[in-house]
Amino acid sequence: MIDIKFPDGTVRQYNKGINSMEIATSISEGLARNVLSAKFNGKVQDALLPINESGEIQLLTWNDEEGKATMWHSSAHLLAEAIEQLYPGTKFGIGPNIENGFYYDMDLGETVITLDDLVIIEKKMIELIQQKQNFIRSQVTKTAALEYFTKKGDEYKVELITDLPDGEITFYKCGEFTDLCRGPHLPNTAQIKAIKLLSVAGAYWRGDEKRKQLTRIYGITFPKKALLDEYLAFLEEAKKRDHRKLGKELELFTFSNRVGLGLPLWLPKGAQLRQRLEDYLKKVQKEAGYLPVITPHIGSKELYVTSGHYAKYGADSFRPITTPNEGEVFMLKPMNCPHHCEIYRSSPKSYRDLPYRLAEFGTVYRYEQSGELHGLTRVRSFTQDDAHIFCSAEQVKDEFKSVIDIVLRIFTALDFKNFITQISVRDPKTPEKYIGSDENWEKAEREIIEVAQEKGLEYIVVEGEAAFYGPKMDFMVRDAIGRKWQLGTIQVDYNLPERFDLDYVGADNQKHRPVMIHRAPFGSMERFVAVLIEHCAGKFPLWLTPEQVKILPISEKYIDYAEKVLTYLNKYDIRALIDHRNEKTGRKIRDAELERVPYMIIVGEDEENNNNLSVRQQGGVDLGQMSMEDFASIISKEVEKMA
RNA sequence: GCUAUUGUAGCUCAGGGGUAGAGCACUUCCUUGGUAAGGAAGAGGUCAUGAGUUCAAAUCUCAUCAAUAGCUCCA
Repeated sequence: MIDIKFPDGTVRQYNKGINSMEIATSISEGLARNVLSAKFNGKVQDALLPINESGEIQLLTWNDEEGKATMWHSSAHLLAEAIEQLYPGTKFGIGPNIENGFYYDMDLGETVITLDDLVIIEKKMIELIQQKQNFIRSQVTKTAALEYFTKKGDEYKVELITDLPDGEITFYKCGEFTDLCRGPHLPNTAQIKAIKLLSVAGAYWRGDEKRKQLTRIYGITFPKKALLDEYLAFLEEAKKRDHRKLGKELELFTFSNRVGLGLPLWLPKGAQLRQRLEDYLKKVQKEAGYLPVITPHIGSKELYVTSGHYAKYGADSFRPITTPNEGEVFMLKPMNCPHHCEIYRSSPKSYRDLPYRLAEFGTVYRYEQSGELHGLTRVRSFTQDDAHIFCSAEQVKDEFKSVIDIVLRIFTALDFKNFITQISVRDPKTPEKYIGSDENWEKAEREIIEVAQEKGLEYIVVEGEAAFYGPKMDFMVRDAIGRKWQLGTIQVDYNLPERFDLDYVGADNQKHRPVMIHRAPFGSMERFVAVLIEHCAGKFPLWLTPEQVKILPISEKYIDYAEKVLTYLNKYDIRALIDHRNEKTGRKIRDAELERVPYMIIVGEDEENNNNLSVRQQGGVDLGQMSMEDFASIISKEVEKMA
């Protein structure tokens, strides 16, 4: 007998060799139906794997992330099985579960899969589900595994196996399809009740753009049909929040091919919104001791050779600009830091001048690959809310912390709750990608991690994501569809001060090298606004929204009174407009709702006689009649609240 | 940049080898209204661009450009 301990602390005895599914059955049939896999002594495994020793068990269902992962991983196998039947001879790459579903990469030769084909593949998968196939686990030697896939002609699997360490290799067989796989898997395909293949795309084998591009099919499955419907409805809702769609509808920004790819044009309403964000940050920065500076949009090529940007990105930049007579070479500014270094150098600095904080809303230009451009989140011309803090080594941590405070203050003000703090460090395997000494890098990486701990931030550390001149702390936020975007960034840099030979005179009357902190709380105004739009679905906070109030006269007879109300509100800096159109009130309300105007004021005979207003809040809340004074004070208070 | 899909009116989309369609938006007129679409009339498009096939191309073919999804990249 073995002792099995459950998460609630109870212990039950079972015969040696029992599996998790049987354990579940011993508790209840209902539980057994829902078990997808199990965690035994901390390791996720098949529900049908025999258990031969005492230990702790957790039965995994759809409500556990690992349970979902098991279903999706098995679904990937099911997809491959369907593909193998429909397209014999297909070679398979990898087919993992992902955050929302799964994909499988495969080489279909000349065959092209279209969206129509996905429906056919789905049908085949449903057919296979109905056959109630078991996932059968087996262990083979590496030699036997290589032999199997060599014979099958699947060079991708052969490559994967070759890279595995010597020893036993696990196979899973589902129907006629056998795959190399660590598992775990579902006991049976019948546990999958709903399937949706979402998209088909190309993906480089092993993520290497020099290697062959395989066909990738994305899909998702559920243990209940209703859950699939729910998910599809969620995707539909997310589409409505897409900043590209809302940006057009709310007239915030546009693009024109006559101007160029990835070069955003801010429309009046979008520009207003952006300027309010900028003004807010300017105020915060003024309080925090930043000094505003302004630098040109181009800079001598030599400047970027000095900074190292030219060696790193020169080939991928917009082509340099050359003056007609002298033949001098300039680059479009891809970064503000070299310019700010030159500002630092413009006069001798003493330790008394530090920290020296230079801030600029600096527009930069980067040649992003055409396939990367995406609305406002990835563009070729964007404005960083950039600043560079030059400080002594002793000041780094305090400065870094106060920058974190600014980032968090902004995120709080805009209600960004679900952000991820990511610390990006070097990839030790590719030292050639970075400039500067190991010693400087280690110091900078250590300091960032210490600061994060001292500030009590929850963070993840990702190797290989550092900038070429230093490690960084990024604040990532998800868009409507769940894609992650980097917004705020803070970077510690010991390298550029050396390259630009920056110094200051210390209290000891000796020259010292300052440390630089690059930071941008919004990151880029373009990307930040994009994510903000998706976060609030176009319903901006009152202090930011371009149009706060729409005045709706019941009929043309009350336009004069509406004008009087407008004049009053303007005195309080309330942004209001009158809907002069010859339309019924219901229509004016509908259009104001679609424009996401936070407050609608309705004025007609009653209001004119009482010298007051009827107020409707966005979304249909009727606040009733009130005086102009009261209304102005409600608005002013709500606006002040955020500061 | 790569793979796939898409490109028809300002917007959302239907159609499809033989005279270009709808709804919304727009203009004018009627209507003067009470919390999410009042009524009528009108105007608006070389069907992304270029070539090819054809008696005839918006429709079929190819190329180019652009958008979308994903991959790769992201100072």
